[in-house]
Parts: sequence; C-alpha cells; structure tokens
Amino acid sequence: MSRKAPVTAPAATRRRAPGSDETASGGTGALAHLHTELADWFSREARDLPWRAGDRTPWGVLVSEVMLQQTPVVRVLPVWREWMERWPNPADLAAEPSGEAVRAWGRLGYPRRALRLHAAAAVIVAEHGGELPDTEEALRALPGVGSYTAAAVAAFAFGRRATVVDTNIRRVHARLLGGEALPAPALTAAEQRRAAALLPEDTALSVAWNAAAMELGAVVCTARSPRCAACPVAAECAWRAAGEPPPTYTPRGQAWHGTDRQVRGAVMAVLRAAEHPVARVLFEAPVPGAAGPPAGGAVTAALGRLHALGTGPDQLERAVAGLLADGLAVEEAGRLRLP
DNA sequence: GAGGCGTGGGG
DNA sequence: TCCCCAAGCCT
Repeated sequence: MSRKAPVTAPAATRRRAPGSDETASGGTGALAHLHTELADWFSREARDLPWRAGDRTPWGVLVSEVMLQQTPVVRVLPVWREWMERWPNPADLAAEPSGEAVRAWGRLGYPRRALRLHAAAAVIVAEHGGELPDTEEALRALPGVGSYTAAAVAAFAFGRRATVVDTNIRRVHARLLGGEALPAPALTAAEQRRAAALLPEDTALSVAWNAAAMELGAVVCTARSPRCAACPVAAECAWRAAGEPPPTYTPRGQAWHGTDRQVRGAVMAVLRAAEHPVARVLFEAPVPGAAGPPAGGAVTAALGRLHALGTGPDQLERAVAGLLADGLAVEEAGRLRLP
C-alpha cells in the first residue's frame, strides 16, 4: 500500500477539503470526481439493453452475463431474448435436457457455457428454491460462475456493493490510472486491489461505478481505437497525459486453423442442426455412394463444412472424444447426438 | 498458471 | 485477406 495515489488527475483539479481523504469513501477528492463524472455519463449514455431494464430478473441478468463471456453484445441480444421467452425461470430450463440449452445456444461460441448454465439452473432449483442466491459467495459456487460473473450478478441484479473486474474495467483502469495502453495479459492481484480501492463506499454509487466503467470500456475506451473525444474523463486520463504510449507487449492470438477447437465447432454445428442422432461414420468423411443425405439440408451442409476442413481421422477422433468427455455430445449405437 | 475452449464482425 | 478480439471459466 505504499504506492502513490492511484488517481493522477491534473493538480489543478485536486481540491481537498479539510479533513477529506483520497480513499473510496467519497468526499471531494479527485476519486470522488471520477465517480460522479462516470456515473453521470452512464446515466446519460448507457445503451438500452434488455438485461438492464426495470423489469429485469436476476435469472435474466445471470443468463446475460454468461452469454456475454467472450461474446459481443450484438450477437447475444437475439439469443438472450429467445432464452428469456422460453425459459423465464431457472426451473424452466432445468426441466429440459441439457442438449436443448446447447441447441438454443446457437452460434454464440463456447457451448460449454450453455451446459454450465443448465447445470446452474439445476443447482438453483435444488439448493436455492428456484431463486438466484444474492451473495457473491453463493453465486460463485454455481457452475460457470467465476469471480467476475458472481460480482456482476451481485451488483447488477441485486444492487450489492461488489468489486467487478472484467476486461473492460481492467482496460479503463490501466489507461485512466495506470497510464498504460493495455492491462497485463492476465489479471493480477495488484489490479484487483486497485479495483477494490476505487470502488465507492456508497452502495448505489458503487453499482453505477461498476456499470459505468464497463460501459466506458465497451463503447469508448475500446481496445483497438479508443474514442477519446467522447470520453467524459479524458482530461483525467493518465495514458493520454503520458502521450498515449503503445502497449508494452504484443498479445498472442489464439491458434485456430487446424486446431481441435475448429473441428469441435464443426462437429457441434452438425449436432445442433440434426434433429436425430447422426451416424458417427458420417463425420469421418463424405460417403461417395451413400443412398442419400442422412437428414435435412442443414445437416448435410454442416457435414460438408466439417469435411471441408480435411481433418484427419485421428484428430476427428480426438475432437469427438473431447466433446463426449465434456458432455456436449452423447454416443449411442454408433450415433452422435446432443445430450 | 498456462492452455484449452467457438464464433463472427471489424480494422 | 488476415488478425485481433468480445461482460471468462475451468483444469
């Protein structure tokens, strides 16, 4: 805790009333200024998202948070609406086979999230009477709910004071306070401490602060080309003050072409398209003299996309084994289907 | 702690 | 075109 004050606002804006401090407890310091600036900006500019609406439910917030893990808002929106219409409560989802969740997940990516959401619904029904628990600790115990999602649901669904740290907030803090272009590749303890120290003491303000920092990172303080002209706190930004230095490291892109992940995705696309189990041999390679397509055109097309990858039999075997192990697929009598 | 895990849009 | 990356989680 011997680091310099995290807020590096221009000296002219530092006005410390007698007896005030520079902690997150509020007051008239530079940090309190940031709190109000961002909260005001959020109240004016926040996107009108359904999981933020007045009629939102904790379940809807949880579903949105899980869907938004590594998936952009624009792609989540239609799927989230379908889920809420079909499964307005955890019990509604828990009553269906997990494969239905996977199918309804569509192409959001990382389908294990759908499986975990289904499992979370079952836990909510079995252990919490069908209602979302309202503490970070209990939320954190749900499948697929990590520290970020637990804090986000606690804050945005239940109005609790929680330290929310996602990639947007990390980037905003790194620039605004750290003077760096990007946060570290992985979340550090120092970042978590900084985020906790920045959180307003006032509960309502803390919720607004979390939401505002996330929103700022999502629509203004973006990773690629930040729109600093639209930033309400650009004047206090340490990164700008430092002359916008470039990142000190080059992010490593994820391999994709030729990976198991690519094959898994293509196999899952077949299973989602299929209303009936699909013979495993059909995944291996095109069947030249086959009597006909195994099912509708969508399945044939998905199989064609899988075959176009030119995957070797060993890798396909490995990919399918992985899907079976993850519970994303079930094999019976030589045929594959969703669970 | 590093790596695995989908998908599609935008620079 | 290619490459990054988008409200992470789990092992």
